[in-house]
Amino acid sequence: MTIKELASQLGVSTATVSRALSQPELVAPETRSRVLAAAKACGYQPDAIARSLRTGRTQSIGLIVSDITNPFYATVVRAIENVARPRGYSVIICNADENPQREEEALALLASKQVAGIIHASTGANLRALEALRARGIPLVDLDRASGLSGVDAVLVDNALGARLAVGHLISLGHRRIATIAGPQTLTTGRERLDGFLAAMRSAGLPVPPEFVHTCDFQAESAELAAAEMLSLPHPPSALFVANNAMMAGAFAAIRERGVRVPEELSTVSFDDVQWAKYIEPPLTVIAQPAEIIGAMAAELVFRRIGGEKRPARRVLDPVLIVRGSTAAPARAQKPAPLRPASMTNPLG
Amino acid sequence: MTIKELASQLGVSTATVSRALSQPELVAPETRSRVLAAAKACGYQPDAIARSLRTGRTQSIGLIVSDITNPFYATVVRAIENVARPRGYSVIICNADENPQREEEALALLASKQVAGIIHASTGANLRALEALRARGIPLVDLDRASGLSGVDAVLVDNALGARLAVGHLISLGHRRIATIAGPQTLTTGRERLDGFLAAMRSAGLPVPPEFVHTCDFQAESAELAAAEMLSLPHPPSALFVANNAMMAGAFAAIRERGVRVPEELSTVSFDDVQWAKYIEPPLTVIAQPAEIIGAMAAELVFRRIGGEKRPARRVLDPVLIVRGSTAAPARAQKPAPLRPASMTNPLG
DNA sequence: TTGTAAGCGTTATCAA
DNA sequence: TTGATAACGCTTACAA
Repeated sequence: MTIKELASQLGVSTATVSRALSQPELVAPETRSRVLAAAKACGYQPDAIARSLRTGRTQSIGLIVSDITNPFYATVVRAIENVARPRGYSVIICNADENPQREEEALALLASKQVAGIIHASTGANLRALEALRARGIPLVDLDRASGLSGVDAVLVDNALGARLAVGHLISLGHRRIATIAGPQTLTTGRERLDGFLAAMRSAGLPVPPEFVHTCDFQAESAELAAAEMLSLPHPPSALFVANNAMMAGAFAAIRERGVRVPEELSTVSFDDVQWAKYIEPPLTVIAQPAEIIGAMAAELVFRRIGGEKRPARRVLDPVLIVRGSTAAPARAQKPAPLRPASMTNPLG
Repeated sequence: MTIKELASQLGVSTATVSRALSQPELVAPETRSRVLAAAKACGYQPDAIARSLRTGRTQSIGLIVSDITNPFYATVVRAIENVARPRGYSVIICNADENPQREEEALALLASKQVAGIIHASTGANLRALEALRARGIPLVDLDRASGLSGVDAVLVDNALGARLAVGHLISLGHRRIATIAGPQTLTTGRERLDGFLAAMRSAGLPVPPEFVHTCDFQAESAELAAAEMLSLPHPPSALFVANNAMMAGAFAAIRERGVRVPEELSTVSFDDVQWAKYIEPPLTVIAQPAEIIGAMAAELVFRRIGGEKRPARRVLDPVLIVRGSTAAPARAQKPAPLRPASMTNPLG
């Protein structure tokens, strides 16, 4: 059923039908109701493709995340869709898998689909492609990670704060030998969480030997290896800060495998709260990110831009520490890790 | 940059450019390479909207799941996108939230977007809307749940087998007082898992008193209540079969809350394996569904249809039992639940 | 091998 | 208040 068929069936022009549906106030009440009734009767729905071609606007937004299987992104996606749908927008989803090439393909795909806006968790690459999209006037929102494009909308998390909260908590429990499993240093999240960790350690006057820092890829496997290595150190850490949930799962596998008791022998704090975190034994102490709010805000921002707003907006949200059972005071009073003593600005007891 | 601009810039017709891009063999090698070079140089990408309007085909498929936050569906979505993207298709995702009205809206949205096919986990309602889509020639694939439409493609799981595996495992351990937290009886998955449970119990000659069957909504909260109620029964069950992962999380909360020891006082088997299941204390014994394969197959089926295949296909996959730590023999030899003895066809010791 | 031109289903402009 | 019509960007008969 096309608008033409409907129009001729009613004995009016297509223009009238179109108006009755999109600008009802411009058409006589009687005609209007006739048209609407007929449209409903035969289940007429305007072809969004044809409409988009004509208006130059499309009711879709694109969404690129690294991996929808990660509960953090799943929650974000859900929140975005919850905002988009009531506005009549659909969301096209792409997994980039932390792969710059897949990300570039996704960007191209979305551009060719003429999406009204793009929300993306950037790999940090593809700056040129992003610039091109912006030049075409497609609103862009950085989600969770800064793309590096300046003057772009962004919804981010204060990752350094998260790292500080984690380290602060561990130090307050008496830990001095604290290690970290960090994320990829190509991603702002990976960098900021590691930098935050190092800064917090430094400002507490605690040394961080190189073997206490493993840079992994935000996936479980590499983290499992890293954890295994650290646990078999002659002087292993008494506490571990893990930069995301997937890596925590991997680290946990290594911990279980070696029979290390948590928190008696090792305390852990990790980024991301997941549904099961509280049922793990021990329940995980985590740095929780407000995933739902992040998604909703990103969607709001993209629609603000679609609505014509010119000024970029940047939201930085605070993560929170949720203390559960995976952290406790170390078994014995601790000496710091053996490293040539750095300048200790604020040695804690 | 439109095809017109590109064409005039090259001094050829739009037809030539179009052909050079989509049917290169129809254009002279020299012209072809000139066109391709120019297209690349100015980053020309055909407008998918205009192309779709003209060809009547769109390179999008729609996907309706109940909740992308559920790891099972997240995995499915990912697998589908992995099949779709290499074929140049994008996927539009909709959460229906088990809400028939949201599902209907999603169906309408996808129809108006002229998607080339729809994969959906049906709520079981909206049969008329589905019929209408089919009448329009839009391929439909039932995912995980049968929609009730006959002759439609489907990728399902043998839920009754899953229930049988669960109950069989529990019975073989010596349990006789087995309860279940079931899913919504409007969904085929909810029904089949419950029916399978009841059938398995019946054929083992074990009675199932009504207070041992709670029908919930596949979400954590309701299951938490149900579990709490069952655990405070004067004669509580010694084993529990839970029909999905979200409800298992809820049940676990109730179990922890009341300090019930698993598996000493209560064994549990639940549907769906999730990444964290093995790190829970105790590690969860589960019925695992091949989520990745389900997604990939559903995508294959929809593309088969898009490719012109007329005959419907129906795939039913087998779930498997993964035994971990949440199941063990009951503490004491058991009497069956107190119920007027039904006809015991096959009483087990 | 290439060009001309129609047409996909809408909406928006202009005239009636 | 309504209708006729052009135009959105592309593909594809058909003609040259």
